[in-house]
Amino acid sequence: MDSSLKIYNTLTRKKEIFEPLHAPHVGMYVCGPTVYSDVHLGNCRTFTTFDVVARYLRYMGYKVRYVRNITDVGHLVDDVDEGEDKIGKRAKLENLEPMEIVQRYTVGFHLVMQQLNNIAPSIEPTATGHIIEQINVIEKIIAKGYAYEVGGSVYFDVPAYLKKYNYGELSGRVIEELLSNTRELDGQSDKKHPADFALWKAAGAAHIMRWPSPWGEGFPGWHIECSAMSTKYLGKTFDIHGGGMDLQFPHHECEIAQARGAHEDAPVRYWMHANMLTMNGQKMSKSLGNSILPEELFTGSNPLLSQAFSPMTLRFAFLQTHYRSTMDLSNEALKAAQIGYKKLMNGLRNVKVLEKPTEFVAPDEKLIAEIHKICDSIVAGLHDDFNTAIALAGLFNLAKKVSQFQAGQLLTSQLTAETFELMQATYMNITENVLGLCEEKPSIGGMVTHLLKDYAEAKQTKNFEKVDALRHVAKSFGLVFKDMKTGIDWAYDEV
RNA sequence: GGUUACGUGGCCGAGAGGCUAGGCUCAGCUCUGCAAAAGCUGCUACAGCGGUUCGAAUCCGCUCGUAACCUCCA
Repeated sequence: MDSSLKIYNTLTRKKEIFEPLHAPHVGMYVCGPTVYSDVHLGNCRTFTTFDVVARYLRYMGYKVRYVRNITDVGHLVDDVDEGEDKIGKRAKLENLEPMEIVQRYTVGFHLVMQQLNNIAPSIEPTATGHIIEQINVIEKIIAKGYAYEVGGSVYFDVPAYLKKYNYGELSGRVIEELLSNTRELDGQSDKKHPADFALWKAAGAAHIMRWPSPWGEGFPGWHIECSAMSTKYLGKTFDIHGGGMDLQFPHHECEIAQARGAHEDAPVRYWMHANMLTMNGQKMSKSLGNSILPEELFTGSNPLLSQAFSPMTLRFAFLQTHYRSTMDLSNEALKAAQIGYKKLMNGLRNVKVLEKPTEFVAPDEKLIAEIHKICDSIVAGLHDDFNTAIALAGLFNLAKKVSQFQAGQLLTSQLTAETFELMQATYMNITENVLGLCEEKPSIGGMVTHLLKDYAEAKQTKNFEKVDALRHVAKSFGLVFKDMKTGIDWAYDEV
């Protein structure tokens, strides 16, 4: 197993060589969505990022347990003290049972993940399914003296924690600075200290989602579910924890505090944060109301878009930007991505049908070296903190070679068997298995062969009227014909 | 206000002290019944101003601009 994979660790602000705690096993936890409304594209970007991380680790030979939670309770709506959670609020608005909301948006979320070709996590635990585990963690934290109960709510005691640990180690915040900037909450809070955060909240009379606990009826705080579930499925310390950049503080900082408060050990070895997706230069988020839903993008039913863009086009667009950079979404960028994606798929089709020569008669050292260099650059890119942009650049370079082979501008017999296989395997494996980019097949399916045959015949007999008609038909299915010296084939229309 | 990032060619977007990223667009060429596809060629940049260095887009400082976090968010 190649151990030179480097991961940028938010904790140390450096790229570090990845060494799993219990190789060949890797434990990875990613903060999943809150299912009180549709996933938006920003969520999709983050989950796609970690999908590629999981895929690449598996490609490297690791056995990955990928845990991504579903938050179906607990995120407070406005002020901490309003004591109402998001799921509950939305339920009342729509006159639905909370779990009905949860169900609807969970199903919707899964559909989008499938459309984007994200592999389902190994375990997808829900917060409501782990109330007991959460209560257990809270009890441990109280027993260690890092939490206190007030009127049926339990708060994490940040000042007590600070005596032994560094609250702020992940986000780089210092507590003094935090305090001077914490907004006053109208003195309504039960908290002893403004930086303290809720582990358990007492439920008011009107609160729908509620569970019995040692402190009375209530519901878990925002951060505790991830601590409880990651510990349960991955252990007290595990390898990778991922999430959006916006979760770094306070969510992930709190997770560290909760874990250390409960069992002292640092919970995570490598913290990874995916950067934000912006729309018109602004973060796309539910609360700002400037988010485009995946479905709107796939159907083109959003005023900010001139047309529909397929799930794979979106995935390609995501991967063209490194995950730690912000990405500004625009109609133009998507259009460019669509063409690029189809070009990559045409290359994929070409490389799959490329026949391995029976003899390699005229090895061209320069060409062979070039192909090896490209393949190396792809792996090097992915090894360098999952740089999918570099990997894609390499794949395009490879695609160029492949079309030259296909069009007879270069001959595969100029290679060696090893190079030929490397080229083919690299293109296919990286594109499909690691980057998760697959063909979006045309709706005519098996008819393509017939169409192609007719076209070839018409060309042969110089029946140009028929040729043009067939071209027209193909175009209507998003395909074009290619006339090469070596033969006739079809390709995805890159429009 | 505090903190942290970022500012790359017509557009998107990698890289990060010397070595062509890549995609899209545009112009031209080869090929072609015409096209398309493919290939080739051209346009070739690092916000501004200083500094460090033999050498800076890359390091340092300042200025301007943008964003994120500090409050629910992926």
